[in-house]
Amino acid sequence: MAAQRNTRQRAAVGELLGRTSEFRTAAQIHDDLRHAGEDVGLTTVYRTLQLMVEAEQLDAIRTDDGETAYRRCSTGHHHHLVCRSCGRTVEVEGPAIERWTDQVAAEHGFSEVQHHLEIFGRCRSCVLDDAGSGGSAGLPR
Amino acid sequence: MAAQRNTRQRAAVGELLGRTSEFRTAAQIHDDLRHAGEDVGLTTVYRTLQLMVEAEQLDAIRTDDGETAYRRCSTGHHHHLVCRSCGRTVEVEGPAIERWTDQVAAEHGFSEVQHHLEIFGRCRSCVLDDAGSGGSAGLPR
DNA sequence: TTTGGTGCAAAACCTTTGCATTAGG
DNA sequence: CCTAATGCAAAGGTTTTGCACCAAA
Repeated sequence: MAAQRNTRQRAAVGELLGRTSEFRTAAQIHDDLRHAGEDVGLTTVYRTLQLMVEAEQLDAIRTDDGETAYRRCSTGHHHHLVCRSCGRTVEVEGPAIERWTDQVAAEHGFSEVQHHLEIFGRCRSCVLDDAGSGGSAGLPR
Repeated sequence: MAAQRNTRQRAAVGELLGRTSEFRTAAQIHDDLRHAGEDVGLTTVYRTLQLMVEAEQLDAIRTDDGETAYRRCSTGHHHHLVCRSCGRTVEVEGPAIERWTDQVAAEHGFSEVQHHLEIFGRCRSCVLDDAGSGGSAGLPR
């Protein structure tokens, strides 16, 4: 079976994402690496991110402006509560949800059940900030 | 101030989305209209959808494969239970989930809450069919 | 008549793919 | 060596934009 190789590029991407728990887009990661003196092709960034998502080392979400953002995923199953203004993310757990989805699926004869839940809203500070402007921070762009 | 005009195209898009509570992509809407004998340019579909989102008549979400899906603002919110083998979809409602997400969000100071939940599994018939093969129908692409 | 709306074609975007080249093991 | 991994350039898919024409009011 095919062995996976340790390359400078993969190490760089992995290390960068290991250092933060923020969502970053492929383009941002590519820039960050360049600024850090690590030259990694954008294509390689994309391919590395894909592998890491498949290996369940990263979570991926779609931002409102159509980019995919990646973040290292913390251990244990959880869901994301995301501020649609500033992108701030809170991880929430929901045993109730796990039970409910499994039960509903079983009722309909489904097995090998997985689910995906994201909650969007506006966090308190963004609501306050907007008291005097049509603010527009947005997820990482 | 600029007045807005009533056009055949906008009426068609509005009526189509008024009739269903499903999420539809711009391309799907464009197709639906064409099949219904209404000829509306894809560009116009996009522009109309944008206007309706701004007017808060539609909700927009990003699907995992990068398309934007639109749905008339939530009456009768429900979720999807999708078979990952054959793509069969069952709509399920979950007042419990609605309450839970709102509550969790509120606990963290989030408001204007929306959520997106999908449940994946394998339906009974696919499990049975696979008794003798490594089947692989895949989700509808 | 006035000017918002439409539709085509082209551009802009992000992401993926083909292929020759590099480099890890 | 062998072949996975890289990086460029080109292709892919969705959404947006420029512009001439059309039609609602």
